[in-house]
Amino acid sequence: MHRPRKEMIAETRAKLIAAARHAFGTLGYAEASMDDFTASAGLTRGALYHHFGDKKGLLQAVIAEIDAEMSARLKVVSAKPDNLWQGFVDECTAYIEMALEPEIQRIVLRDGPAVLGDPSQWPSQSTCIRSMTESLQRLSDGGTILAVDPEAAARLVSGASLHAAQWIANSNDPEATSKKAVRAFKVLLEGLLNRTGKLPQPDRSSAKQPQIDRSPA
Amino acid sequence: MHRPRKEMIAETRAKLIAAARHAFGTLGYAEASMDDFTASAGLTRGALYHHFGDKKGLLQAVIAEIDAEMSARLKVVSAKPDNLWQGFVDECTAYIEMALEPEIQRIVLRDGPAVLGDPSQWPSQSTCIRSMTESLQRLSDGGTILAVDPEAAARLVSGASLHAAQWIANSNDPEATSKKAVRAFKVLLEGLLNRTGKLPQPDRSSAKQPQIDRSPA
DNA sequence: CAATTGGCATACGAAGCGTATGTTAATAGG
DNA sequence: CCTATTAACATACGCTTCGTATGCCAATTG
Repeated sequence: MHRPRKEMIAETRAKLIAAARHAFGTLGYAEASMDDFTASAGLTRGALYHHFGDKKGLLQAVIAEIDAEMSARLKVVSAKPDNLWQGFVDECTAYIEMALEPEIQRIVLRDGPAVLGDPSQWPSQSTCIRSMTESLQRLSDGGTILAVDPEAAARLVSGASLHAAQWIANSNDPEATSKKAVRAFKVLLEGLLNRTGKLPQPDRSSAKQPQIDRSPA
Repeated sequence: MHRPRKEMIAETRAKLIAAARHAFGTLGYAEASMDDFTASAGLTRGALYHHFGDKKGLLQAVIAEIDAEMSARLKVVSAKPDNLWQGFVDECTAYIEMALEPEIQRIVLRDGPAVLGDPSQWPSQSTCIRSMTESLQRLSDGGTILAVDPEAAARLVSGASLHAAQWIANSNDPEATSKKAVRAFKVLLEGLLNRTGKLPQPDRSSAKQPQIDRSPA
């Protein structure tokens, strides 16, 4: 039998990642002792160094896992509505909501950049950005939004989303803060919209113009 | 004489902050050895612990210093043009440019949040946000922009700026990237603009409408 | 002028990380 | 079927670093 062997190894990797993910998420990267969380997985640092090289390597693996999950969730959300613009707005909203989760905030948004450098350079992070970039590219092709570089817009939007999320998560009244943030966020996003009235190409299904919400609250 | 004594102490503090600022900026917080950079200032860790309590305390002091400088620079920039909207756009641009500086990026944007927690909570960071919030409040009062929560907008805009800056700083062709980012950034900002055509209240000096740049590049 | 306080250095202990070195079990080759 | 090699871990060690406890000197204060 060849499988049990391979499976044990994969399980060891998975256990290490799971234990590290929990420790990083609750204690933070710097405060998480390798001895402690490898022990909690029934292993030692020997296994860790064998599979991941060092502590940073393990963090990379953890982030890659989380990022893959985020990416998958975003894809589902953005594909749901048949209006492209609505799908994009939903995607952004989902992005904010994910960034509210403590584990994501701590590992991906705070410790990750500090330890691994700017996320722009991560092989994984690009998946999320790429997803949003593609959405914007389609909107641009369809004439729904103005002619801007899709990746640039995607990065600006994600940056705004992330800061909004952190602001909300740390505010005294997350509910009220969230409302203010989302309102302002939608207004900002509408800056991207093509307001000439003519749609060079129809939308995915219905060619109806995106709804612009100009209500003061 | 009382002064020499006080001055020596202040100088010690300043030397520690300067040495730490350099070490944090070049090596990063985690890799900066307290023994090393205190020695480079002709001191020991004894002085450090006496004045700042611990390593985090020193980081706080360093960030407070940098943040004060940033805030001062932003105030100057935003006050220069007599068109409020232009002042705001200039302020945002200056924000991006500052975030391009390696020392600010490393200490304030990456290590700071990881070690001290979310910047929203820092007593210092609020000065930069507050400055931008006030700019937006004036624009809102003047009817130049739509009715959105000024702080919410400020945080979104600063978030977008920071990510734009990091993207630019780490790109292969910062020049080209910068152009794309700024173009997209301005488009986004124009989402804030009140496009009804009526200005409820005049601007600071001239009541002329802000220039909207719709050129494709 | 004595006493005390503040500013800083030195010395010590504890933890954590990385590496070097085993040890066992599975695969590969003859 | 037997051996040799390699992969998957565990153990042991040294080095660095941080925080604290202690000590010393100068300056202020009464």
